[in-house]
Parts: sequence; structure tokens; C-alpha cells
Amino acid sequence: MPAAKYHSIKQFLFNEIASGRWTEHQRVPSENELANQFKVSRMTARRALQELSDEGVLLRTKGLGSFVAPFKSQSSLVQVQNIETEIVQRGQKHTAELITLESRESDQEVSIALSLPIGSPVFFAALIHYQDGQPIQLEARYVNARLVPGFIDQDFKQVTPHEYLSKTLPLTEADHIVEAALADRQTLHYLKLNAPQACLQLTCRSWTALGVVSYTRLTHPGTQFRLSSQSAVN
Amino acid sequence: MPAAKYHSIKQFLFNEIASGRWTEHQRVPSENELANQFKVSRMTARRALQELSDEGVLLRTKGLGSFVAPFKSQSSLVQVQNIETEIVQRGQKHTAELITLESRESDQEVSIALSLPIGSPVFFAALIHYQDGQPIQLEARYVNARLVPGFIDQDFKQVTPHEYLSKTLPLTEADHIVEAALADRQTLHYLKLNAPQACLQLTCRSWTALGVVSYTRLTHPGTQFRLSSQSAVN
DNA sequence: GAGTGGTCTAGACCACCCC
DNA sequence: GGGTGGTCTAGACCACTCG
Repeated sequence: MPAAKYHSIKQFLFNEIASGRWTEHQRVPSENELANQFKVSRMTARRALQELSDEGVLLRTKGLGSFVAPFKSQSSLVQVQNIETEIVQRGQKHTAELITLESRESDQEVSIALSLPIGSPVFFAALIHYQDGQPIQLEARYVNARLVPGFIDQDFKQVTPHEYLSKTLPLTEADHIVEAALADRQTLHYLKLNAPQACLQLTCRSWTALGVVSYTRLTHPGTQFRLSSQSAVN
Repeated sequence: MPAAKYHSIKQFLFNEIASGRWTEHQRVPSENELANQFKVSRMTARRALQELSDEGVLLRTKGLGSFVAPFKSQSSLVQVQNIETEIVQRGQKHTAELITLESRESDQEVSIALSLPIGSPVFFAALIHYQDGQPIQLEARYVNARLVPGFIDQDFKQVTPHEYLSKTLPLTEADHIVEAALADRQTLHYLKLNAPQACLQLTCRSWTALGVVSYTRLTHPGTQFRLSSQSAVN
């Protein structure tokens, strides 16, 4: 069973975006242009554009055309991965301290999370995020090195890892686990906590069409945390 | 601009389900049947069925037909509204104690949450959920009385409010706010806590196509709580 | 007015399921 | 074999945007 024509066109469009050849807000071919280019009817070309629009990859406007949607996520669940935005929106000051940025080989936990063979090349970054000088989030992130080779060359004092990934790749999906847990000793140290304390801990993964991009543990001290989400019920 | 034909057909199908005339797993008219009934082309009837399938309202199988999808949500985020399932899946025993079930008029907070004018008829239910005899969740729920008139006649010792709603209506969406907060005095009392304690608090709303169905605050004592979710990035 | 996306039609062929 | 959903075609009319 060969791939459906509309599906091939979807993949073509998606690859142009994922590869960076087409970027945010850029115009993509119209229904008629795709129909001519791929030698299909307009309805078939249309279906590829329409489904990518439904999936949030494209924005379409009558009379104007179809455009690459902004990569930046509007999902407030994903927002927690971008603590900087959250802090700035509260009118406070965000700073970040880089603890570690290095190449590693994936162990079992990371391999499972990233859907990679054990020993695959990954990058590991650990940061502390401050809100007005107070540590507010400890970030420990593993990234699939093959999907984001440029990750290790970034200066994460200037740009948060999540911001870099969001601007580099069209992230399509994310999952999260939220739990309240007692911080371990190392976490207490990094978050400058004296006594064992209940922390809100998020474990997040984000996807692009080609696979899992990153696996992250975010730990928040105390009760200063709020998470909102909206989702369709399947 | 009159409604599009495919949209009218969608509404017709949805109303049959929302009203209870068609229930879970029941077969709905085929593409050809709808095309004849509404005097449209098969492609137009098809679009109505296809979009409802994309939205999780219908399940379609080649060679078989289209069926009303199970109302019960597969979303693990929504799962927390159904604490009973969660407890039973852990192999423990769930019991519930009904504190209050009454008619009220919506105040400002509830009106905003349910998108109703102030003073609209709502039902209010408060319950304590126990896991093996330990209080694990305090549930305070407001329900739009017009959308679910039968709510107030239920016996919530037998069926949880969320279970009743899930089985009565096709819920299509939900939003949630998760936060860690110190319990107030009344909550401490109901959860049988002696000292002020950090609790995980969820504020949830669930939708049907006709509007917001319910607005609920769920409070969990201590750190015995875990929440997972998966979502597409928009 | 030319181009775009939104809707719609009346056909067509296919793979699949059940009888 | 008859019905179902999945894909596809080659047209059509419309509302919208832009120059």
C-alpha cells in the first residue's frame, strides 16, 4: 500500500519546515500551485494543507494564502518549560545559571524517554532559573544530539534551552508528568533550601515529527507554582 | 451567511448523541445514508462524519461503519477527575462520602467559570473520596443545571459525579489548573489533617458542545499525587 | 480582476468487512 | 456480493484580499 498522495504532500511540506528551509510566517505554496506541482487535483492538495492547518503547523487565511505557523507554543502546559516567559509576564526579573552542559551517552532511563538505543549521543544541560534572585526552577534536560546538533554550542545564559529548541524546530507534541515530591539532597542544594521540602516536579518530553527531541525534569521549590492546561477529550 | 451544510449535519449528529438518543458504541448513519437524508453529495456527508471522528466523538472502521465513541475519557489529565478509577487501578478500595448536594444560584466566580449570567441555576456537590479509608480527595463541583437537569437526583455514594457526567454527556474538552496550596481550615477538617499542609489543588472545567458543564475544585492532601498528560503543541 | 481559501457536486476505484 | 469507509478527480460557485 503506497502512501496516499495527500500524505506525501503533507510530508513534503512538513520537511521543508522542519529542515528550516521555510520558517515562521513564511508563505507556502497555494492549493493550485501544489496541485500543479504534484499533478493532483486541487482537492487532494487542499487536504494536505488543511490537515497541517488542523494540526497547528500552518495558518490559512481566505484570500491571502497559507503560512507557516509560529513555532512558539501557545500551550500553557508547555509554557512551564519556558520559565523565563512566565517570570517576565509576572513583571519580575529572570536570570539563569548554567551548571552543566556536556555530551553524554544515554543510559537506560534516557534511552527509554528519547526512544533511542542505549549509548546514543545525547546532550545534557542543567540550569538554575532565578526569579528576582530567588531560585525558582531547577532544569535538567537531555536532548537527542542527532536531532539538534547545534544544542551544545549555545550560550544558555542568553537563551533558555526551551527557547532555543522552540525557535529551531517545529515542536509538534509534548507530554508531562506532574508530581509533588520531596527534593533530594542535591536539589535542595541547588535551590538553596535548608530543610527537606515538598517540590513540584515536572517531567516533560517534546516531539518533532522525526522523534523525541528532549527529556526534561523541572523542579520547583515550595508552593509557588501554578500550571494550567486545556485539552480535547479523546 | 447560512451555516455550511456539513456543519448542519455535524450539529444534527452531535445533538442526537448529546441528547442521549444515540449512545456509546451505537452505529450512526453511513455516508450514503446521510447524503440521501440531507440531499447532499457523499463528500459533504463524509466531511461531517470525518470531523466528528477527528474530534473523538465518532469512531470509524472501514467496511463496518461509524459508531459513537465511548464517552469515557482516555485522557489521563481528565483521569484525575475520576479518582475512583485511579484508586481501583492501584488495587485499593474507593469509598465516597457525600457532604452536600444542593441547588444554588451561581455567584460571580461560578458564573465566570461556567459562562453563565449571575444567579443562574447550578447544582453544587461536595464529596470526600477515600482510598482504603484514608481521605485522598476533596471534591467541590458546580454543574450547569440546564445542561444536566438529572444531576441533582443522583446517588453519589454509588456513582461519582464525574462518572455520571461522563456517561450522560459526550464531553469534548477540559481545562485544568494545577497548583500547590496550603489547605484552608475547612479543607483540613474534611481531609482529617491536623496541621496546615501543602495540598495539590486542581481546578477543572469540562465542556460539551453546548457549553461548560462543570467547574470543580479537587484538593489532594500531601504529596500522594501524580498527574500525566500528553498534548499537541498548537 | 486575479488569486486565494471555503464549500460543494457527481462521479470513480479501492480495501475492507460481513453475509 | 453489497455495503462501508478511504482516496481521488475535474469541475463549480462563493467570499475574501490585494493591487
